[in-house]
Amino acid sequence: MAYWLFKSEPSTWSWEMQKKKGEAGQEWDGVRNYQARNNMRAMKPGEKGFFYHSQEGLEVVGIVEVVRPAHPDSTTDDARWECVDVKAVKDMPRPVPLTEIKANDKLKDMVLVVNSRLSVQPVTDAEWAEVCRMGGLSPAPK
DNA sequence: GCCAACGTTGGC
DNA sequence: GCCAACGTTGGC
Repeated sequence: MAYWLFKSEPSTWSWEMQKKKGEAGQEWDGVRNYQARNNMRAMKPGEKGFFYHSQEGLEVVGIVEVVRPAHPDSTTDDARWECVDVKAVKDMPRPVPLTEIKANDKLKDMVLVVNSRLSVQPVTDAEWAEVCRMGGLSPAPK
């Protein structure tokens, strides 16, 4: 099972909004970047990811699960763009701020640190465990 | 609000 | 196929 990180500006799509969708989940639409799209194509239902607030907050606020594999993005007719659906699983007991991620040597190679502009990112098993630990979630959810 | 970093576009 | 110009993202 692979792990991921989804980035969203709370003014556009916040963790609160995601949680209101409940079990049904929500299409992660609007991605217009090939790398991010390719990451979504690689996702399988059941895989988990962090939900990160960019622009405001700048912290990992919760955990989501992929509930539907990649399919055409309903917000465009352009067949190049696909997305998955995700549902909220749980809050981080303690949100993990970017400043702490950057300060943690174990996380120095995280895509969030190395390529902050990529909106859908892979997360390694070790990074997943460490960020969960920092957020008060241990053992890390599988 | 600024600006660096990055991705995309389009002329050649 | 290269690369300059441009637009967008996101941390500060």
